[in-house]
Amino acid sequence: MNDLLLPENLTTKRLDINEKSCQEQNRKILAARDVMEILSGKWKIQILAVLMYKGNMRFMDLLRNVHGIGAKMLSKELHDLEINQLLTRTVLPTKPITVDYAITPYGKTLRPVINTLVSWGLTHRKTIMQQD
Amino acid sequence: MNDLLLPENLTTKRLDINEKSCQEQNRKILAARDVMEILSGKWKIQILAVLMYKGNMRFMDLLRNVHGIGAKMLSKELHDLEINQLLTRTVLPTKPITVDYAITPYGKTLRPVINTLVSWGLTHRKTIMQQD
DNA sequence: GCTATTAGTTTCCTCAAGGAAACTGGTTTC
DNA sequence: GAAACCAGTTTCCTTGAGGAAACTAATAGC
Repeated sequence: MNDLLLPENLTTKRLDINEKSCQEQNRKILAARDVMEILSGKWKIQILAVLMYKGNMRFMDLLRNVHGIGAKMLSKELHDLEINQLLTRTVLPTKPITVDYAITPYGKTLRPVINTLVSWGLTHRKTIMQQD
Repeated sequence: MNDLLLPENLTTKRLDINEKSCQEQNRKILAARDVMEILSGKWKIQILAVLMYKGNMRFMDLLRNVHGIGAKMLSKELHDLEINQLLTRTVLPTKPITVDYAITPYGKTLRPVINTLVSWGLTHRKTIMQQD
């Protein structure tokens, strides 16, 4: 019938020789996007780092320890992190009510991530300082 | 003269017993902030991951490989990354001009950071999928 | 001369991030 | 009953992140 069909189909597109490894790369790139969706922004990593390095804290403690953050932002970010099951919010029956924020076991799996981030950051500071 | 001055000064503030470790914690928290300033946002990590996992690329290649990004954003993000010395921009004297983007040796020190991020992201996907 | 490709830039737009300050509501202390 | 502390919420505002589409400029092939 139509013998022109075949050659044209074969020449238009170059086949991906290494499709399997390409899929794996794409999965990694997607994973990178996922993490940044959860951790991106000015405050989340800082809040996690404070809780991770200084231990559980109440709302007012966090407000004082996460330098520069305001009550509204803190409230919102804590909520986000709670939804992503990275920390828990526990209301304590104290005289003036207090709320304890703590990193969950799942949140603690972020420790290596934060640590790698932090150690790169510490080196980066030095690198930049030396140049200027 | 005024013997009321001393007692009041001594009782107002509690001293920080462990000031040295506290300073170190604060340095870490600052470092975390630094890194996020450089890598935060929707695209930077994705661009770095693409270049890291797929190798050098030209502008148009990146436009096709970083899914969803537009020319303006790509241009701006590449510029930012170049300023932070994480990648280089090389104009090649080809017929229609091409520009090669490559991760610098310094940018390559981000590899462990990206890898940790990615491996947490991959696990996170599984964790979330299982629940819903 | 028309179209295509590369590497952007420019313009105009929207929506979300983030911030300051005032306010709520309950409790304790003086 | 006034002041203070905790844990927020609400309101109003500004800035910046990000996006779509059109445009520039150079070159090559048809």
